[in-house]
Amino acid sequence: MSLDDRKLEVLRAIVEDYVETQEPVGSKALVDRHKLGVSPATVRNDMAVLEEEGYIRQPHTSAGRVPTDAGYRLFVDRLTRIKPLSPAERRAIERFMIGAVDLDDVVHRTVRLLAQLTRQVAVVQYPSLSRSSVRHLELVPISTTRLMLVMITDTGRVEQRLVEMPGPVPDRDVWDLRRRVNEKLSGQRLADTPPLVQRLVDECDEPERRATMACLASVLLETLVERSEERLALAGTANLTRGGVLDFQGTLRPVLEALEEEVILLKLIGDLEPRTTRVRIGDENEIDNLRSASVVSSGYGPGTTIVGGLGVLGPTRMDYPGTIATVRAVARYVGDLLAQN
Amino acid sequence: MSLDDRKLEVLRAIVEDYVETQEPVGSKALVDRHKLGVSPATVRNDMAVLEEEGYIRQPHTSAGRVPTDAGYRLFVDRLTRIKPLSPAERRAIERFMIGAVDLDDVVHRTVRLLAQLTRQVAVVQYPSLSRSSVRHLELVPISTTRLMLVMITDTGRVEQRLVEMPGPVPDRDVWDLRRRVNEKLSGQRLADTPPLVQRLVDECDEPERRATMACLASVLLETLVERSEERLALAGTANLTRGGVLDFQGTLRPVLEALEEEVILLKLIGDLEPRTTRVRIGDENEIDNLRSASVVSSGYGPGTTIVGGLGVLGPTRMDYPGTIATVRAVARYVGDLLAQN
DNA sequence: ACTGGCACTCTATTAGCGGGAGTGCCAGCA
DNA sequence: TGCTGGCACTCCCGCTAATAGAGTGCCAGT
Repeated sequence: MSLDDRKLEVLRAIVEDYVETQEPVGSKALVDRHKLGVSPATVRNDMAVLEEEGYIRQPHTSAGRVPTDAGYRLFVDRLTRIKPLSPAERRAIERFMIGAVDLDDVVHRTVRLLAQLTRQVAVVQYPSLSRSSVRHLELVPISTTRLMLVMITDTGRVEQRLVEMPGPVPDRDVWDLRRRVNEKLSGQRLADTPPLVQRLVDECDEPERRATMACLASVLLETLVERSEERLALAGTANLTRGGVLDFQGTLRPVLEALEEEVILLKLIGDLEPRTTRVRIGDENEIDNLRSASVVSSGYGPGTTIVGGLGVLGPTRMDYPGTIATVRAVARYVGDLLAQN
Repeated sequence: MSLDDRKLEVLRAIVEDYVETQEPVGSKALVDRHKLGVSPATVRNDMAVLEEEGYIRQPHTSAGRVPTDAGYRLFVDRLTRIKPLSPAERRAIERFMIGAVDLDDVVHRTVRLLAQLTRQVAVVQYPSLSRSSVRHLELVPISTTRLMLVMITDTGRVEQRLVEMPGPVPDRDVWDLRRRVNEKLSGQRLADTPPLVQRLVDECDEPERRATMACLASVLLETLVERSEERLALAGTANLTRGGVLDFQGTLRPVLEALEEEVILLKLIGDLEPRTTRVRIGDENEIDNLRSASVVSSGYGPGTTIVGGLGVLGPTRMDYPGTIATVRAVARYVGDLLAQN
C-alpha cells in the first residue's frame, strides 16, 4: 500500500495544523479547516495508513495525530511549496544589514536578524580560517622576547597570537621576518600554507634567525591552521521558551547545554554543500541532546563557494517552509555582502 | 523593636536552609538542624518579628518562611562569614587558566570557569577599551582606497576597522600615516586620545594628506573611543534550569531575553569599585526582567586598577558566601594574569 | 471506495476528603 | 521579662472518584 495523493495531502494538513496550533489534530478538525472534499471517516482511514507507515502517531489512544520525525521529513522533501519571502522580510534584511562596519558587525547583525525573522535560535559561523586566504601578516613587538602575530584574511577576519621567542629579537629582524613571511604567504589559502611555512624555516641560513622563524612557524601552524580556530555567534536563545514547556519534552536543559558547546554547534552547521539548505529533523541530529530539535542550515560565501555556515535551531514542530526560505535568503545576502569586499 | 543576636541567627539559619533545600523552612525543622538552644515556639516569635520587619515571608498561611530580598541583603551585609576557597577550587582555577594563549582565550576560559565553579550564568567583559592604552596601531592596505586599521592595546585586545578613504592612498603615504599615528598615540590611554587625534589632523600641512588623516581620525574617534565597543563573553546558561522551574517564578523567558542584550549585561557588571565584590539582589536590579535574579560582580585588572568587570547571575536563592568568594578569587586571578603582560 | 453511525477508550477536569505541616496565641514557669 | 509546652486553626498537597468530551476503529450501507 503506497501513499496516494490524498494521503499526502492529509499529512500536509496535519503538519500545517499541528505547527500552528501545537495540539494533536483530529479527523474532524482537519476536514473543517481544509477543504479535502471527503468525510472525517475517510480521513481516519488515511490516518490509520499514515500511522502504519510511521509518518504520524497518537500521543495517547483517542487523541489526535501528531507528525513523527519521518512525517516532517516527508513533508519537507515532497510537500513543501517554496514560500517566497514577504516584501517586509526582504526589507528587514536590508535594513538590518546596511551599515555594518566590519566582519564582527556583519556576523552579529546576521545572527540577530536570523533569530528575529525565524523566531528561533540562530547560529552563525565566522568565515572559516581554513577556507580563507591570508591578506596580510603583521608582527608587533610586545617585549624583547615577545611578538604579537596578527593575521588578516580576505574574508575580513583578524586573528592574533602571542609568540614567545627563544631569545631577544632586535627590531630590524622583526622587519625582516615580517617581509619574508608576507612575501611567502600573502594571498595563499590558509589550508595550503603548511608546506610554505616549512619552506620559510628551511630558507633561513643563520641559525639565530632560523630559531626565531621556527618559533613563529610553529605558532602559525599550530594555532592558526591545525587548531583551526572557528568562531561562532549565537542569538535568540529566549525563543526556546516560546510554546511553553511543550516543545523539547519538558526541559530546555539539554538544549541549552548543547548550545554551549562550540564543537556541537559547528557540527550542526558544518559540512554544507553549496547552494543548498540542509534540514535535520529530530533524530537525524547525531547529538542526543538535540533529539527533539530541528536544524535548518546553509553555507554562505561569495559566489558559489562556502566560507562558513549559518542556521537556526528550533523545535521539530517548526514552520519549515518559512524557516528554510529565510535561512536561504539570509545566507545568500551575506554571501553577496562578502563578495563586495 | 530591634533585631537581637538570636533573631539574626534565626535569619541566617533560614537563609542557609532555604538555599539548600529550596523549600520554605519551618520553626521545627530549624531547631532540629541548627543548635539554637531554644524551643520552636521561641523561634516562632522571632520569626514573627522578622516577618514584621520584612526580612522573611510566608508563601501561604501555615507554610514555612522564605527570605525576602531584604532578608538576603541583611544576610549578605551582616551575616556572611567569608568562606575561604577550597583547595579543590583553587586547583581548578589554576588548572583551567594555565595555557591560555591570548586574550580571547583568557576571557573564554574565565567565563567557563566561573560558570562551572558557581554553577550559575557567568559574564565576563573584555578589558574595556577606554581603560586601556594603545600599544600599537597598524594600517594594512586592502584596496587602493581602503585601509584596515588594527589597534592593539596593552591589555591584549585587538580591534580592527575598515577605513574608507576619500581617494587612492599610495603605499608610502600609508607608511607615513602609520609612523605618525604611532608616534603620537602609542602608550596613550585610549580615553585621552581625542585631543591628540585632533592634533594629528591639524599638523598635516598638505591638503591631500590632511583629508586622508581626517578620515582615519574620524574612524578612530567614532568607533574606537566614542562607541567604545565593549565585548562580552557568556557561559552557563544551562545552569538556569537547575532547581526546576521554581526559581525565576515559572519562566526563564525574561531572564534569557535580558541575557541577550549586551547593554543590559554591561550594566550588570559595570561601574564597579576596585577590590570590592558587588551583590545585587532581586529588586535591586534596575532591569525588570531580572527582578527574580541576583548578580554578584567584581572588577578585575592588574593591581588595583579596573579594566573590566565579571560576574555571575543566578536566582536570588543562591549560595552568596560561596559565590562571592569564587567571583572575588577569579577576578583577582585574572587581574594577576593581565599584570604579567 | 467512501460515508454515517456507534460503541469504546482514554484524557483532562473537577470536586471532595483526609493527612500533615506550620502557625499564632495563651497560660504557665524560671 | 522572656522562654516554653500545649492547642486549635488554617491551608496546602495528594489521593480518589466521577464526569464530560474528544477522537478513534469498525461495520454496514450506498
